[in-house]
Amino acid sequence: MGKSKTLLFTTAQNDLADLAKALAHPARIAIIQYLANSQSCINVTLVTELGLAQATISQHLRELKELGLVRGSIEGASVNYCLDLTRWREVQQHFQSFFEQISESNTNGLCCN
Amino acid sequence: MGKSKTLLFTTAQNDLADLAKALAHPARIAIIQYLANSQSCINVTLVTELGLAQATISQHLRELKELGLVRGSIEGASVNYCLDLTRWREVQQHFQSFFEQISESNTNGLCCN
DNA sequence: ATAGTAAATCGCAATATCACGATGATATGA
DNA sequence: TCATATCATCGTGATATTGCGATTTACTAT
Repeated sequence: MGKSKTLLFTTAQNDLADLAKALAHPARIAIIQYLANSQSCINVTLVTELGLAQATISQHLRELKELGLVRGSIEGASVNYCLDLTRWREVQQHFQSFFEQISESNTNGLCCN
Repeated sequence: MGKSKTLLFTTAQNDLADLAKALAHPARIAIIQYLANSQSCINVTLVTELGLAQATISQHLRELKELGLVRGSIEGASVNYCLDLTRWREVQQHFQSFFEQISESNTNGLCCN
């Protein structure tokens, strides 16, 4: 990407951007939704569910794990993945305060009609 | 990227991913916040505010405009940008229902301890 | 007209992302 | 032990993103 100039921005801005990046791919959205809906924490049934290669799913899971959104625990030969709900509440909070900042915007139709 | 396989996913999943992508860069977060906080709709004062080149800002603004998050109206030689608050309420709704889906998750600590 | 300012666009270089086959590590069951 | 199954990681090709200088377009003021 030609080096995103993270130094120009605040930590909060970079953090939110990183979280958004994690959600910036339909496969990751789908993985998260699948984990949210499945009773048991699911491993790579995701491969057959989503129609992507095992290596690809694994890579997406790693990104989600790196941000703490998903955890995995070894269960014999396989790995059980699940959402870290505590972390997700945090994340939701981040987004929420961002959105609030916008809705409290004083751009009251004063411009751009 | 090697062609993201959008066809495998639902429209809702792709849409949310696209919105997230728009927020997946600190410069765009900063632009949005600046627009939210400024009284008048601001043009590329953003260049001096953010410390990025004019071409770069213009490109980020275009991405935001393409998703309808930001509008610009020509004002003589310059352009006034502002947030489309109606659109933003929509966007917030998208994210909110995604987060609700997660918090209603039945992953009640049954796994991954 | 001419010069100056504001912004969009083009084209490039650097880097990041996505998808996947292949390989390797580990664990299970015969 | 040996075959099989589940994952993670590496390496690679294809594509996308960032950032910017240079150019172009449009308007303003002199």
